[in-house]
Amino acid sequence: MSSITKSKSVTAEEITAQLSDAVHEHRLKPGAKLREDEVSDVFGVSRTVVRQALRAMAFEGLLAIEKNRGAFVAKPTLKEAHEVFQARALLEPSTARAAAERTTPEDIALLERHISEEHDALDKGKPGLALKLSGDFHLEIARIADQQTIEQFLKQLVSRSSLVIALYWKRRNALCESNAHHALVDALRNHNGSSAEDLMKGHLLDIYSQLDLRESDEGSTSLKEALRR
Amino acid sequence: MSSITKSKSVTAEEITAQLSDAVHEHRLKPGAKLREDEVSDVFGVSRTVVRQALRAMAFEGLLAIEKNRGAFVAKPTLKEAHEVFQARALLEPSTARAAAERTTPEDIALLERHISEEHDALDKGKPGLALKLSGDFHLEIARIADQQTIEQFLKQLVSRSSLVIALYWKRRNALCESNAHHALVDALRNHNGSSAEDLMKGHLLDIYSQLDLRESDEGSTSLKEALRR
DNA sequence: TCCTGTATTATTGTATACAATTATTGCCTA
DNA sequence: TAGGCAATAATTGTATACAATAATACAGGA
Repeated sequence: MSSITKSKSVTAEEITAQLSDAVHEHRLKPGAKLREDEVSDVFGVSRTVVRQALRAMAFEGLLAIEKNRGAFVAKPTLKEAHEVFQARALLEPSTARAAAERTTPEDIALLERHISEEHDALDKGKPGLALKLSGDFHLEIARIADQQTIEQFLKQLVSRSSLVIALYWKRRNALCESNAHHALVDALRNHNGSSAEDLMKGHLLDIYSQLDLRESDEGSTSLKEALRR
Repeated sequence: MSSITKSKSVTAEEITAQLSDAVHEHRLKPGAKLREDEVSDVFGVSRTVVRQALRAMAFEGLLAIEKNRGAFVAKPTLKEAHEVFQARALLEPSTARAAAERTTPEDIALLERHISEEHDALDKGKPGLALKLSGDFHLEIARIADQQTIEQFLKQLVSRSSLVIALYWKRRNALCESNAHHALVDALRNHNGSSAEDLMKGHLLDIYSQLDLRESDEGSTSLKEALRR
């Protein structure tokens, strides 16, 4: 929670945004607990508004709130991990196709700026930031498609993907996916919908295949935690 | 809010459920305001827990919370109405296909019970209840498919569909869709995935075509409300 | 030492008081 | 009478106090 800034009157939305960024960038890791008065101290507001923020994040699947125990950064199970990418496979390719018909030069500029920021982040040794930007890239495509409902779902799916990647990514220093994003931008620029759809499908499969989603003992659940439920 | 029962200690989830039912059954109509202390009086809890419930409903798209003004039953725009059914068209057919591979005799029994309850509700002149049951039928299929993530999204989409139907349904007394549901159950019983997929696709298109989604003055917004924004 | 039950502490859940904002009413004036 | 302004009321937003629950520490006995 280093780069969190406090100011005079912080809204619940700002807290949600800053904490969400921290989760996306893996500064807050799956399983981490967020105590209410700790967060309220950091942001200088009462627990009331902190609870709003935490509940909002729970709705997005970023946190799991356990009654009388508190809010924890979510730890998606293997099943949830599969489900997230199955849902993305249903939503994103056709959304990319729709986006291709509507992409403007300004959109292209924005997407390319996005990609270069992503590269910068990787160069500067900030893989968490790069991952967050990579997720935003996907959301940007839903925005271009002018599909707010799908964009909203996708926001949740991208959030959960970030947690899935934190838990199940095979090798830490993969140079991954920038090529796929470049190719997608090309397809969008040329208003080539079916190409965009195919590229997106392949891109998602590519990410999916880089995850280690074999059966295991469900991550690092401690004995104590296992016995609790 | 007639059939709402109060008991000694009501949780936010119960309030959410009861209010959601009221919205689904169109006892609470789009645009209706839910004042916090009114709801807290009805359920016998403090505003704190009521606000939890209202915010949860806002996340599902059932309510729109306007800052310093309160919570109102949502009024989906035409664009949102289109988006809801586009999203359903992406998610539900393939989910029905997946469900067909996993449907058990118990599932069939449950679904048939569902359909008969739906008929009962129609016979007894409770079209709102019938509509709610009809939505639950679709959720049940996602449950059978064992896709919790998609089920969660679908829950939101079905909720919003209920609002869309309240606002844009063409003729009030359509005898509608029970045949489609019967056909779907048959396909599921026979584990016929592609049939289930096709039937679902057609069923959604059928509902969609019975909506009056042409451009208009956005429904029955009052003059006062129209001037406010 | 290890287990168990109990006392203590820490943390979340709920209610309530107060502040800030918006809606309403009534009055005054043109 | 209509419009605007001010005062009042109604409603939501936030902070805080207290209650309920869970986690921890500790003591006693096998």
